[in-house]
Amino acid sequence: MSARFKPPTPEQIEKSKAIYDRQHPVNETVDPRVEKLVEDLIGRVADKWTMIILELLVDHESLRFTQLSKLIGTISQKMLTQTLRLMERDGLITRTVYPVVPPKVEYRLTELGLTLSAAFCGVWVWATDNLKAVENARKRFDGKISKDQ
Amino acid sequence: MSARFKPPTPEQIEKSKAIYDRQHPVNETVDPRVEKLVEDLIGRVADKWTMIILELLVDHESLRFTQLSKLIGTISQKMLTQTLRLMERDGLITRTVYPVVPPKVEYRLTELGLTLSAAFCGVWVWATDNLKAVENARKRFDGKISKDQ
DNA sequence: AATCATACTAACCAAAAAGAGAGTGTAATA
DNA sequence: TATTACACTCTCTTTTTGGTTAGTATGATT
Repeated sequence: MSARFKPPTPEQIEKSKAIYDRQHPVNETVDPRVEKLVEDLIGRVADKWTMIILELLVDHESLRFTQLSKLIGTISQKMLTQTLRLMERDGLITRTVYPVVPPKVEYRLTELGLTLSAAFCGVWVWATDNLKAVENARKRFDGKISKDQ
Repeated sequence: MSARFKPPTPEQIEKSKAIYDRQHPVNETVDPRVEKLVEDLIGRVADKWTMIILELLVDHESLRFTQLSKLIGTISQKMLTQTLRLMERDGLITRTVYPVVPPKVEYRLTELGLTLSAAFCGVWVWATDNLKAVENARKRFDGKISKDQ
């Protein structure tokens, strides 16, 4: 009765083709290893604590375990060690142990860590620039939702 | 006996001062609201699925639910809807529903989404540039660890 | 002799996130 | 009449994550 049905043939076929093309890419020049690591790295690095520590080490050049702990304030020891270990493993920071009592361990950024924090600048800039825009979008969305119900 | 103990006064004081200064910042010009949202946004936006969807929509300009699902391959329906909703809420994508049977919903990037993906370029570039460096760092680290044990 | 400082590790537990699978509505099609 | 297509939602289970607490080593300090 109503004109609600849309015949499947015309653009569906287009879409199917498009999907097929994407699933059998020809001009995709990205090494999957690269893609995987990129995703992985971004996921890792975009972690809350990693970002904060990165920031702190950009500002301070060298910090000890408890200094970091106090500066961050809310992080648990477990998370701090864990994050530091992963950052060290990825080559973002160095960890130097001084054989003294009580123990002393210093963390500082590597070149890699420094360039990463620079690379993240774009996102920080975007976020600060578009703060209002995102807030507005959220308000609009939430308003619409509550009206819908 | 051994010279392992390091007197606490000289640089400890420096450090303490440094900590104090950081905890009572003077020249920190960042609005805490901004800071919070920036962290929040980065956390949200740096999410694995969000990034992938962003990428796909940069390439395709318009995709339907199942198209996205097939292109991504490994995402669950739940995660896909969830991520899409959040992206819509943040104003990164638009969602247009066509009142047909079977249902048809199209997702596309907004300006905001586009600029965000551009902002992320830096991180992608960094990740691709430093792929080898990170891999090597990991190998070195893992080697050291296993030797330690 | 007890305590402190530092930088952790290990064990345990709760909470949050993610995945799997079934179900929904409507109309066309086989 | 059963099945299919699409874009979901709901519920249940599993996995991951994060916090809490206790413990370790060692020499100096009280």
